[in-house]
Amino acid sequence: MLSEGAEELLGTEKLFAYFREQLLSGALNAGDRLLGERELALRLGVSRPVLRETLRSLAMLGFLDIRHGKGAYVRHADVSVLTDFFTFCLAQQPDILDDVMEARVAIECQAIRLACDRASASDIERIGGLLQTLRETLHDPVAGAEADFAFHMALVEAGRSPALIMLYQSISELLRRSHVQRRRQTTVVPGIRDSLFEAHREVFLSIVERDGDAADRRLRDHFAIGDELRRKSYIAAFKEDAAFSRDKTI
Amino acid sequence: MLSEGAEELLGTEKLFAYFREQLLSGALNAGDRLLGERELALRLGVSRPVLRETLRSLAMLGFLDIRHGKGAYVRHADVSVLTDFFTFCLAQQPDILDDVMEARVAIECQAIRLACDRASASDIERIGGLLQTLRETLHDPVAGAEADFAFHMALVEAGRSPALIMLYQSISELLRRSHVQRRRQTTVVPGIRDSLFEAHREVFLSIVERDGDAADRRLRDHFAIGDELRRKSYIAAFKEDAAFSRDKTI
DNA sequence: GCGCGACAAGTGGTATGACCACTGTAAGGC
DNA sequence: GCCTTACAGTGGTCATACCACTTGTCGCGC
Repeated sequence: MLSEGAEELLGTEKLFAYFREQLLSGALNAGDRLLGERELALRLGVSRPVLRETLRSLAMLGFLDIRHGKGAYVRHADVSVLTDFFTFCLAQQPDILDDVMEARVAIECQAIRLACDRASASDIERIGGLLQTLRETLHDPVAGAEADFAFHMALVEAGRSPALIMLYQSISELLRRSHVQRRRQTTVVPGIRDSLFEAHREVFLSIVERDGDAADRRLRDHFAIGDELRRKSYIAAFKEDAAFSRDKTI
Repeated sequence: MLSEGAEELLGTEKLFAYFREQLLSGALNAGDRLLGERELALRLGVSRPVLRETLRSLAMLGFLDIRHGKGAYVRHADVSVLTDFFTFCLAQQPDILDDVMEARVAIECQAIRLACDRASASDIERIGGLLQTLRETLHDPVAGAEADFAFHMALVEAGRSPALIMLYQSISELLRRSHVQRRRQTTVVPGIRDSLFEAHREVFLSIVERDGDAADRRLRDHFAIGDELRRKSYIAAFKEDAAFSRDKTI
């Protein structure tokens, strides 16, 4: 039940700045319930529509949870809005995917270094289990991609850096998609499956040995090989498409 | 002059989903001008306040540029909203700064590897110039911190990865603050200044030699030393505070 | 007395119409 | 011909009324 004082405010911009200040200063904390829209608008000296525009915007950014019939509650912003944001950005700039991959390498290689210092026994056990799952699903594009993704996610989480985890999650949707897509292309190539598992296994062993430099290097090599494969797949796909696309314009 | 069809829509949620779809599908492109609020509300079958709530939210996310008296224009979302977002997140979780530092290491080390491949002659020249500036401002906490920040920013930009640049910018505000704060503590320590410059110089040389591994290693060492100094500064600051804080409770 | 259902109060959600403020342009006066 | 002014279009704000959902309570029936 908060938000009062600070009269003499006009306009949605200033209203937004007001809430920004309230949040930054700690006057509003997660879990607090705001006054009703009518009374809040009255106290802040604005009309209800203007207040609502601000509240909706804050809700869209994830800082408010507005529930019909109950009220508006302050909450910690989670990463989902970042996921949405990146999805939008991707749509506006489709060639961003290679870039995101580079960011992914950055995050994961740093996280794995941290993981070599910080990973608990249960972290390592968990990663080992996911490695096993990965081995068992090598034949299945969808399940294999999921296992691959889960393995790498577990690596990052073992680094125990909330910031890195947050960044990784924010691009996770894009990664997930590309994982599936990539796996569809690579599973058919003979010999790839074994080397793919072997690469993950080596990365895992580096963590077990708590050798950050080696883990970084092996992970980086793994990605480099993946990029190379992907590049070849693109070329192959393009050659196939060239034959197919004679009748259907794209 | 876009946005028509798609009748039978109700509610701000669906309205938002509608615009989301329009943006993702490419029906709305950067630079397009939306219809007036009145007509647009009419065509979409919603009231003007509801439409406005959605438009304001989109504007807050950076996907619309609404100008009084002119209209609403679609635009590419830039990174500024991410900066704001992280600022809010930081306020809700103040102890995140060390984490952000770890993310910073991740981004920069990856970027410098890319920079060793991709940096143009002018990139290197620019970084060299900033290195010179850094040398000349070692004595000044504020200008020195600015130069330090500019140097590292230039490194990341030389990597020519939009995604990494974006992530780096999104945490740049936090970095900038901590740069100033850190420099205030380290400039007074004798001997630090020379080694600080020397570390930056070595990193720069690695780029000139286009040796990604070396650049990564040296940059990582630089950060590790910085962390160590920061840690010592904390301890020293804490000891001072202990004397001060006898009368004022914190 | 206990339980279930209907009503009522409070809340967010939506709609309407009006008016204000800003912008660009076209018509009018000099 | 140029400057000034008026107007039309646009976003910005406001007040009011009503709808929909949630919750708690009161009262009826068992």
